[in-house]
Amino acid sequence: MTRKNDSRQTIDKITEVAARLFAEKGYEQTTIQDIVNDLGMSKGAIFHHFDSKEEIVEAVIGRRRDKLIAAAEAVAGDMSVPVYERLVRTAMALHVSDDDGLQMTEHLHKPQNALMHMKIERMLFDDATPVMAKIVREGIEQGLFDTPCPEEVIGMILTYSNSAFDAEHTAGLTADELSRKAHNFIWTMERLLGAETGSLGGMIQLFDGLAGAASEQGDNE
Amino acid sequence: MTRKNDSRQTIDKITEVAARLFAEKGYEQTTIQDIVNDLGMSKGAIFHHFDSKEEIVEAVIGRRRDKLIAAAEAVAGDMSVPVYERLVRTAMALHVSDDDGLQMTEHLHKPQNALMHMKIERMLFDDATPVMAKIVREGIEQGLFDTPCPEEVIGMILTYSNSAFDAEHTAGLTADELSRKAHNFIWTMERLLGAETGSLGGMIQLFDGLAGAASEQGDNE
DNA sequence: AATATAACATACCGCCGGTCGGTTGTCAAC
DNA sequence: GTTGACAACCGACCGGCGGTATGTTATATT
Repeated sequence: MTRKNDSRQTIDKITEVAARLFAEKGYEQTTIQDIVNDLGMSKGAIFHHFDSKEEIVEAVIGRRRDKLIAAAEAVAGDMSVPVYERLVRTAMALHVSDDDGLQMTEHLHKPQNALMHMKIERMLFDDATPVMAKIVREGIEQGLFDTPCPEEVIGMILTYSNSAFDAEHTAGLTADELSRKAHNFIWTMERLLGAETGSLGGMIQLFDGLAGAASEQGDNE
Repeated sequence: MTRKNDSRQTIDKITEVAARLFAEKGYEQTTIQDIVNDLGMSKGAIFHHFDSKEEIVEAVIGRRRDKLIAAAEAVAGDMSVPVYERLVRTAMALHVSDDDGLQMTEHLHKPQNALMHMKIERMLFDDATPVMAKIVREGIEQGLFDTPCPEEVIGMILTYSNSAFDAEHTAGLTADELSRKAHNFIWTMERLLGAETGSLGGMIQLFDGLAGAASEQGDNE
């Protein structure tokens, strides 16, 4: 194989541009031609490296998964941080890791991005659950948590937070309602984990960030 | 306006055919031409009654929502049935109500149907939560349940069961693993609701049906 | 220097969602 | 009962999409 490095770099470049455009306009709304224009390359070049448009989005999501999981594992593995805080920080690392990841998260729940949303949700569910379940097991050993099924508990927490706190569901809520919902969610988490009431209070900061991002998004449009 | 009844009937007919085809092949894979062929009508006729393909899927899902919610409300409102069993039956009514609804549910989690999946999930979350939360409130009054936030609890249960027990996640599991997962889920539900351990044991039949449907689906392909 | 082949370019294809002008059938007015 | 208006319906057509076929160019191998 000749010029293997060129191939790698090109694939990376295509993936980067596609990731940005998908994040900006959504998957369906982004055409191959859009990528071509932005890339300064030909359509043939793209389809030389990828067999289909869906394969491109697969690469984009795979790359995002790797980043998110790596960030989450880094946080989750830092044993110097207490379990409570570590769980919160790991969850935060999963939801917003980098700059353009944030933008993608903003647009993710729009109906146009259903496919990306589904793929990322599944990826989070499958890959992030073990990372967080491990922390829960630690918590159980330390007597902080008590549950016979950490995976299911974490799965519930991840899927619910992903559905209930997306842009469309939080849009119509007042700050008070959102805050109440967040507190209820945390209370529910504590019961799920078998933790003491109030022990996960630090998690509220997760939703402060969310509310801030939501209002900023509103300002832009 | 002339022939208003004709319009209604035609719209119904288009919606029915579209629902069947979407269920069989998925939304993206079904072309307007497919609907035309199956319908024995012209493309122009369809776009006379609907402005876009997405408006058709909206009608299909709206109709499905009405059926599901009506069925769920009928079950939920039958006060002669004890709360435990009523909760279980209502949940069942939401997941498989009618014949072609079952087929739709089977294909719903395939990547091609992301949009329909997302719309139905949101519809379930928004419209079914109040129906089930009402039963939970009854249970609280009767001293069977104990939670300060029935909506959040039900929301968690609905979203998790929708994600965790879909075709793709249950496909790779053995019957034992699936059973273990189902029992863990029920245990988790009991804790969420503040119910006694074992009180929701009847819910296990929900997953028997699911496992049966999954294996039947496997036989067909 | 010749060859093979990866990397890229360009013209093109089939098909899709959606449009447009026209025809038909029905109801209301007179 | 003729006429006008308008909803219902038809089917040829369109722009643009994802994807392909057929190159051309550049580089590593021999």
